Amino acid sequence: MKLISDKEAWEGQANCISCAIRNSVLFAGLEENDFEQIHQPIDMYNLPIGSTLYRAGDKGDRLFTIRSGVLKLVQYLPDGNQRIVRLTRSSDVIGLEAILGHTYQHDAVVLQPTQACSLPVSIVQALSESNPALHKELLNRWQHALTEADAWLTELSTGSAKQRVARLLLRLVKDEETSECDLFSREDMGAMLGITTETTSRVIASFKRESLLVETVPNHFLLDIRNLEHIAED
Amino acid sequence: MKLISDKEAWEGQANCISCAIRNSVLFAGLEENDFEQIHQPIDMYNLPIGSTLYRAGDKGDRLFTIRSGVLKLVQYLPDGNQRIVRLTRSSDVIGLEAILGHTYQHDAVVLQPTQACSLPVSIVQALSESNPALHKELLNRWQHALTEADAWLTELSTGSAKQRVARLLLRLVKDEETSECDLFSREDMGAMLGITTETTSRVIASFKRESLLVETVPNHFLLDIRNLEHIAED
DNA sequence: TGTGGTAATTGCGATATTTCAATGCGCCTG
DNA sequence: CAGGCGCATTGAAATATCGCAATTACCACA
Repeated sequence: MKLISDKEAWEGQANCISCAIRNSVLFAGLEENDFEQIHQPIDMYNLPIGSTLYRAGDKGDRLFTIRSGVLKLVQYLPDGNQRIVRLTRSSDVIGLEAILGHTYQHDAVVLQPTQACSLPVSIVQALSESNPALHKELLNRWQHALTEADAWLTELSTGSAKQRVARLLLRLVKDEETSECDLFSREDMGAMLGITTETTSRVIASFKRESLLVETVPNHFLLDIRNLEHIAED
Repeated sequence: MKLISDKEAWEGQANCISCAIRNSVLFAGLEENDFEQIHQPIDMYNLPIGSTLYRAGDKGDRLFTIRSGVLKLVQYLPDGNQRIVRLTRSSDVIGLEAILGHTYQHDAVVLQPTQACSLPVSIVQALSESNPALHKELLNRWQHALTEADAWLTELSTGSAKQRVARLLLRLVKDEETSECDLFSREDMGAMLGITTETTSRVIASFKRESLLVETVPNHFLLDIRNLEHIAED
């Protein structure tokens, strides 16, 4: 388990103005002169699989924009059981609670190699007061997280194991055209769905046998979207 | 099923400045002169049990501050199954998505007699741009909803039926001292926990037999908090 | 005081899921 | 190339939950 304090993770300082994904990012609405207000550096990190970006309870002093890769946000039950409550996608912002002075609410753990920018809270706070576009963008991010959380409750925590797995698979499809899809470990998928590792494995194995799921490259699948939707909705 | 367009629900126009719960409410940070900017009326409603404040998909033109009472926020699955994703408490704000121009994401249905104020989106938008305190309060409300959603995922959608019911009961305790608690219908509780009505009923009946739950007045209970916590965490 | 309606409870067989253990598979390392 | 490690898969028995039907409790109202 590596933390981002590892020097090797540090990639350099970001140049937001020339950022390749600038127009889909939190700072999309900023003007050139807004960036002049940023006196603290915005660091960029390359995070390997298994590393932890932050932990629940840590003092939240930074937000993170995810440029690429995937992280899981994890909460723990008193009995040690874990539940994954969200996945991030490219251009998501995580650690929003830091803006309000709260500690982080989850562990943020890397599932696929991730590139992230670290935004000091003070910068975001200052800019959001002077810049209505950023302010609105923040609200959008919050609402997006909330919509995701609600969807996980209704889609991924309701119904039979088969239904839940099917719904998760459909959510993981990258490209509707080709219906390609990368999966996570059975343990992680189980923690997203509130079912055990073994049940997850059995369901996926049975999907494979029924050709609802075809493994092309190791851990890379093609989905039978039509029929999975049928299972998901039944 | 009554909608709030029913005339009988309308209670009059609110006077925010003299509002009894003003300092716990969304407008807590506003000054006297801020209120002078409010030209549209803020209506107050008394909502009977079973009435619907808004429906998923409706055009969101108002937020609502809940002064007292309880509502459930409900989402539906394609198969018609319903899932309750949140409960409101006094001083909660619901319909926040309206600020962003979205339609409402849930059905909001009254479970206990409710008094609510209706805030036109345009007012909140205007004030939040000129008033940083309100702006921050909005963020707080959003974060609160998100924290709740995450807690429902980890606490109420994970573990055995007994654990879930126990955790729900502990959440419903009003007063830690007296451990008093009002319950909802078994059907609603099941929809909060992702289990069936019958299973919910069986678990509660068994809790009653074990005196973890004592019914004083009809539908009013005293909880054995210590032992319920034991069940919840085991 | 009966009567209808709604919600809660209970019984029971059918299913689904968990649990624990064993096995298999791919990959890395010495 | 053997051995070991981590993860996925599978088997089999134990449990938990569901689904449906029957029964009971409670309340409003005639």
